[in-house]
Amino acid sequence: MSEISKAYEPQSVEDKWYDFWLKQNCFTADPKSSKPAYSIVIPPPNVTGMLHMGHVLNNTIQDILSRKARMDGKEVLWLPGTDHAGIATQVQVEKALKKEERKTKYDLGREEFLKRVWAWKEKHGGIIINQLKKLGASCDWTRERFTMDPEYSRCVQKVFVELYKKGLIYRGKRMVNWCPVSQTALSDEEVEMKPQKGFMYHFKVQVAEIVGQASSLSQTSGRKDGDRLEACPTGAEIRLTDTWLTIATTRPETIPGDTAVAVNPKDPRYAHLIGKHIIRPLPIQLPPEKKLIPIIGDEHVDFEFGTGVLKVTPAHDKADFEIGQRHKLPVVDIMNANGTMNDLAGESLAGLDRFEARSVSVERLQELGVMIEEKPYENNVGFSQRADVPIEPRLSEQWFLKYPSVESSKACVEQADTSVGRASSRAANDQDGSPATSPDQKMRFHPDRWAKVYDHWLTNIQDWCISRQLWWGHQIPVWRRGPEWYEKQTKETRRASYEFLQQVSSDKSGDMTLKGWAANAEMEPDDFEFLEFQRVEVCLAPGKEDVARKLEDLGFTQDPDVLDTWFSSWLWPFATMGWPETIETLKKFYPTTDLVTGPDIIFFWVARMIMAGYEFMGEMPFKNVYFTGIIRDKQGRKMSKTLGNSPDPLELIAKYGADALRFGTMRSAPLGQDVLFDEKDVELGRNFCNKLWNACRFRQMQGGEVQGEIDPKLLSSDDKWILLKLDAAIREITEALNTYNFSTAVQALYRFFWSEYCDWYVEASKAILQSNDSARKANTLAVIDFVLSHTLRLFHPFLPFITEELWHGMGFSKEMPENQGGQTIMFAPWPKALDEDFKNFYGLSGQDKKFIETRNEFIVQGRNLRRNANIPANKKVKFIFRPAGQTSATDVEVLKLLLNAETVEVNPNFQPSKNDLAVRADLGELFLPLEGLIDVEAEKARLKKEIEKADTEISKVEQKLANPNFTEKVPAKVLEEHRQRLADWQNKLAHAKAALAALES
RNA sequence: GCGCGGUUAGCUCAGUGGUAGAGCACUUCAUUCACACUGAAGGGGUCGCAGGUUCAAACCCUGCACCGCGCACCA
Repeated sequence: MSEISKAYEPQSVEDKWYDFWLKQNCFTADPKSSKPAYSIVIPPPNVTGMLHMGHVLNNTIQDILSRKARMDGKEVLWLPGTDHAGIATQVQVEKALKKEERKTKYDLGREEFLKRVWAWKEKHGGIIINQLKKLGASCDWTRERFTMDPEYSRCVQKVFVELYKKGLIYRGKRMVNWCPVSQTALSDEEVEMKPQKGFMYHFKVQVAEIVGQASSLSQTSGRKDGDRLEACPTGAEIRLTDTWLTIATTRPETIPGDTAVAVNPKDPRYAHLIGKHIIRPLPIQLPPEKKLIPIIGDEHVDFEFGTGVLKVTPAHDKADFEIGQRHKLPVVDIMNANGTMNDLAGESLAGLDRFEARSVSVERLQELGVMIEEKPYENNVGFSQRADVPIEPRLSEQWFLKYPSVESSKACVEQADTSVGRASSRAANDQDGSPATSPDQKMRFHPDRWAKVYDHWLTNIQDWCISRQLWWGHQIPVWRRGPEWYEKQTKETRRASYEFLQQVSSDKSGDMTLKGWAANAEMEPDDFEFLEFQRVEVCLAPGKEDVARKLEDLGFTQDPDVLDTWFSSWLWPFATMGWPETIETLKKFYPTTDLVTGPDIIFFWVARMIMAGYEFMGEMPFKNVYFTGIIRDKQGRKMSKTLGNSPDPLELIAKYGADALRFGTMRSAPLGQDVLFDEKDVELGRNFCNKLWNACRFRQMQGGEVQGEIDPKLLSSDDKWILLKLDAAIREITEALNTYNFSTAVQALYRFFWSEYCDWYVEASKAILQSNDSARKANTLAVIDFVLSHTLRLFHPFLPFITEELWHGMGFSKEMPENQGGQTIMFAPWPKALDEDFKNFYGLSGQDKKFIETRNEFIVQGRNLRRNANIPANKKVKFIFRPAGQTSATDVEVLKLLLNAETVEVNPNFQPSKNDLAVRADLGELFLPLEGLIDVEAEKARLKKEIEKADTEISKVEQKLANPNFTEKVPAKVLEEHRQRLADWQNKLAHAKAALAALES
């Protein structure tokens, strides 16, 4: 660092060191290492995503943890990678395709479209990885994984096969959350409830009776979905009554799909109508006998709500579907997959979007004269999280997973109310701050309140809809054949098919699982020969491509659906480590130590990973989960593209440097709270780096090599004070990191370095550095070197680039063994707090601390004198010091420097004249002779204020001490503190009064 | 409806029973001094409200208000 620039220029430093670290393989984890393991798996960003502030927060924390662990002597694996992000990526490519070629995915076909997605991934997939590198992320890039890597895909498939075999994965016709824009089913977690303003429509329907063969009406269960509803059997007659029912609904467009009207059987108003019918008003064109639907009784109906009469639309409402199941109602689906109405909705609605259909339905009801009122109404509607449109409950065939290992997953997380309190940290039973591990150790969430949220979710989970009607993703490894196949076969081909399937079913490896159904009943494999199945499916493990081909020859086709992206992400902690094919990495690094993620994916990802961990590894996937806050703008709004309030981290890095961005982000990210991001914080980070830079530059300008030995005999009080402050800072920062209190750690660093070291210590040390005493000078430099070399290490996890640059530039690297800081600060040992031996050897005691604190207070008062006398900061003045006791020449020199005095004359017998300003403290008295040009009134005012303050404090303390209840009950220590405080204030009062009297005399 | 979090200086937040704090912002002063990406000094708060426990409450308890979030949800 011979020619060190005046200001720190991160741009010239960051890439250099990142390349250096990569070339030296500093980030590469060695599973054969004898060091204790520390591991984190990255929450994989979307492969084609761009770095945003959430990533910055999240990955900075992981980098801090990783770098700290390396300095603690751990073998660190921070495993990076990306997620294929099914819907998001597919939508991106579809959009580009439309824009550039005006084509849809159907124009290309599945195979060609997937080629395009892969090409897109190749082109954009590296972007976010490079952005993470810019940030300084010390990931082991040799192990970068992607959720659609061949090995990873095999892992997903293997897991599917296992769960299928156990019967936990099954296909079923269910009501699912359908996104009409993405045209796929979604899991419950992907649905977001939003309040929506709309109307509650009240319309009336006429009750009808059937004369004749009414009993045959209940035989509707045999209908197939979509059959035209014909409630009135031929030959029977409909007789309209005088009774009308009023129905309340928010979705009149679904009337054509209504197959019953339900009332509560206990509702005295309507119970007697159960069994009668009504005539559905829509579709208008249909004759009344085709719109006759029954009035049923169901406990689900709340008679307080609406009119107490519920229209039942089994095809378009989850609750209605269940009612339909109970009463064997037909299910009439009146919509297409894209959310438009189909022919069953009637001529006037068919082809319309569901929301257009709503207003048209309202018009029709008005025309019919049955609309009674339209009340503005707000209700919660489920929205597709991705497409931001209301989801449509839809009956469809999907794959579901019954969650495995739920009980162990519930039991393994330390619950908030049973933990020992906030101090319980990973350091609780481990002195050096490493995570405690024992077989029965529980997983901890930080902050622990998330454990309750997790537990609640796990208690109420429903089966997970894992199939998606997309192309980009892991295709479901099941080959299926329907009953239609048989009709076209000869006896011989059936025989061949049977024989092959028998081979498959007798497979003992578990790689092939066969299931067959006939007449809607699952069959035992032995029965296959005798029955014609309606459906057969075969689930295949990886490596069975030959079987798949053969099955395809036999009329089977692979299920076209792909798996929910989270069905691959939930395996991330072990699939990335090579499971099940290689175990070396797993053995060393699984379970991982920490997981750092946002609470918004606690259900999507964290909970599911825990279940997968237990199910497939028999063990928790991580020991600690740190939940970051959500990054918001400074007004507290979520960051979003549309608001334009989401800064580009890369721009911030270019402007301020990566260290500055990291520092600023961490400083404002308290444990478990949302982070209000303000560019000012990054600016502060930049300023801080510059301060650090210049503090080192100052040391360099003093010349000389790194000073190793500190001579205890030559230490000044300031030296001892800063060593004690360093000790406190090491303790505070280490503890803060052990408890994941990153912002506390950053603030402690800031305070220690800027206020304590730069503002006080360096300024005071100039008294010696500017003297001619070369021995003491060298000793001071030794203290500075000691403090700086510790400081750089304390800073390294937060500010990796500048600390590396300075570590080498200052020559500290030369003082360390090659693999412990010699090569890079990354592996320099984390500073240890000063122990008793050290403190005894160097004579560090509380007395030194107290002395400097008092001295500094004295200096502040002295500066205050100048200020009150309106003496400009650049004007040097004479002070006279009347010491209360012994004083050294150095102390006086420091006073002179810090007061910016021309001289400080030491005169034990000084007699002030009446206009001299003075401050008095334990150290002695300081006089500022004024020689006329002063603002006596300002000083008087200040003293009066001080007297007032002292009086208030004194009376407060006196009052307490006068209370026998207080003096008798309070601990001795507190009592002593109060007495001391009283004495201090009385002392101050006396000083101030004397000064005032002097001015007034 | 149930649950969680929050309410402290103009702003953002620390502060788990014993003297109310930090950073930013603000006011004033200082540029050949390692650093103006700087230094020095200063002003600014009945700790959301009401009760209770205690010698002592920002802190513990109860209730309330407001803000935010999650879960559930009736058409």
